Amino acid sequence: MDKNYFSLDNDIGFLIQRALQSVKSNFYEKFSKYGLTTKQYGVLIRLWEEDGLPQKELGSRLYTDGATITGIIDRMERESLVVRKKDGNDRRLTKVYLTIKGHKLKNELKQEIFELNKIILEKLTHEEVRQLKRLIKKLS
Amino acid sequence: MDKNYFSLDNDIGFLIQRALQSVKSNFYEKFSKYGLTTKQYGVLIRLWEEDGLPQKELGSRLYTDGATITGIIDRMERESLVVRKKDGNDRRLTKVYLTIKGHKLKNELKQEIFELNKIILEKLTHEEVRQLKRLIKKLS
DNA sequence: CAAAAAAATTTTAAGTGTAAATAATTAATT
DNA sequence: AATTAATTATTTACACTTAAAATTTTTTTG
Repeated sequence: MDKNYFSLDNDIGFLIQRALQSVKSNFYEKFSKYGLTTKQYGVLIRLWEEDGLPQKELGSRLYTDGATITGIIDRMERESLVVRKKDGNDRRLTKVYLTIKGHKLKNELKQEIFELNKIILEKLTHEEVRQLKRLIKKLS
Repeated sequence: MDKNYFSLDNDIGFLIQRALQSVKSNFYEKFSKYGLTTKQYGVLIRLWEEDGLPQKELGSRLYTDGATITGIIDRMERESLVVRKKDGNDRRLTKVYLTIKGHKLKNELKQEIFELNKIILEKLTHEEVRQLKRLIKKLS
């Protein structure tokens, strides 16, 4: 019964890392033609929910560090997906707004997302998906 | 029944990403004092299992791209954890060997790993851990 | 009110990830 | 045997991640 603490193939971190790699790779197969990264896609979703969020708040809602958000918004601004505007009342805040281009993507992407989810989750039953989501949330 | 395809908070990729972030953060709380990254820790485990693996093979066993391995071994060599040696028969191959320092870490880390696993998995029952591992493997 | 503390953003540095191009070596084929 | 093809490793370029330091703008507080 010599327990092997160094078994990578049954290590939860290692398994999660692999699963993420796989899910991301599915994403990029579908979304590379839009030039979007997974995180940029997250920014779009949050802004479709509520436009004009301050960067800090955007970061919180994506569980992403402020320094990371800076870079992501830089690149999305370069691609004309969003624009930055200083808040009038509190000039420490930089609010992020969708451009027309950023708005329009919402309808284009709807079908893609539907198909992506199908591809990723078809390996599991509905009940398994429900369980997996429940358990993985407990780790966070 | 207007299904919302853009719900990030129930998106499997988003959930996995968050869980990985959390697990990694647990890792770094324990392992930053050793100067090890998660991937470097993976390299060590693979070499403890079998020393002298070619870089390519090491990459395969860690599901990691050749270009990424090059950088990781560069940094581990700089830290004197491993050394590179060209294969005598096939000079395209670069084999990676543990140094004394790399060998010695094995015993030091045993207790840390045990505790890390406890911290990460204590949020779940044994049965839930088993289920989670089973389901997450199906996504890869 | 003026000085100190707090908050949001940016910058820098180091590690990791992928894709694409290059170099070196070995294998295969005509 | 000589050319072509395949394999391994490296490099480059770009995106993302974290931590720490620096900047700008409020807020707090003495």
